[in-house]
Amino acid sequence: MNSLTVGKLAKIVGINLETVRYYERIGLLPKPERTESGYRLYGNKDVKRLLFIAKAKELGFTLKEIKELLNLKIESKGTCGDVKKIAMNKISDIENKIKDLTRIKNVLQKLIAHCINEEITTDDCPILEAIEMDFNKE
Amino acid sequence: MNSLTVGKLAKIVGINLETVRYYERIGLLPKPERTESGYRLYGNKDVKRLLFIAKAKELGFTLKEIKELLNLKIESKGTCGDVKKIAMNKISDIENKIKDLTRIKNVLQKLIAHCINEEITTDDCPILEAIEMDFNKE
DNA sequence: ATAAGCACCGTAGTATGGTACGGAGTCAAG
DNA sequence: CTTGACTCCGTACCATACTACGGTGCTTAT
Repeated sequence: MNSLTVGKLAKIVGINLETVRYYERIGLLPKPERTESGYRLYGNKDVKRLLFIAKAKELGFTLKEIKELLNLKIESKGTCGDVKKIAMNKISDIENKIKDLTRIKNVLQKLIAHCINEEITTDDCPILEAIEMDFNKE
Repeated sequence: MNSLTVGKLAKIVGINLETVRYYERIGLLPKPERTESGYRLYGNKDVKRLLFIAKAKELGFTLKEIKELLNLKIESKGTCGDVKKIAMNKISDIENKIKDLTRIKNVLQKLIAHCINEEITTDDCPILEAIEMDFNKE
């Protein structure tokens, strides 16, 4: 089950081997089993965890925030009530992100929609002001 | 109209004054007007631009990517067709981000939903495995 | 008219998130 | 039984995105 060396794990997930060690150092990855000779041994759980980390990073979460997200399921002291509170905060953060992304997306779509004549230079593309016009309405 | 000094601009937007200068250096903010004595003068457009930058950063865009987004409306060579292509790519990036965020949100909501007994310690909270279970489907 | 409070500039330092290096030990194939 | 690929570890270096510093000049309120 836990049969992946650090190099293989890194390759599967598509990250640098040194990054895996780095994540371990900062406590983002749990300390893995070791072989007799001291080699790290990883399993499926680690693959999933690293994939989660990669996604969450792309979404603008810092490693610290990702740690918090992951600790929501690992944290062993405190009650479900605590987890609930933290999770609810995370959810509202996420909802705000989705709202902002949607807004940017809408502006880009409007921009495309108005670029009907493909040969007009962008200088004359009237929608290029859309970002400013739209972005700050709630 | 353009009546803000760099310090006032920074205060309005809620960022460090040095950051404004930094953004100018890397070309993320246009070079502003100057007073006779060389003081920078900013206007409303700059406020909006900085607010956009701040949002986009939170959403996981790098400064380089933000520059690209902003250049979609500033770029003066190339056709609307080019803008369209770039914008469409950005839209699909954004859609992916929204998908991933939604997935994480769903997991968190499930986690909350199953935390009915507020006094059970998190060790026993059965949903704490949800992140792993859910995250990698589609 | 003078001192407090900004702004100017270049340069240096910091935090985060990696990435590389190098000398030594381990493993697996020929 | 050795050679090549992989691992170990600590440390050093890197890019990105700021943030601070410090000497000097401007501006404004008393």
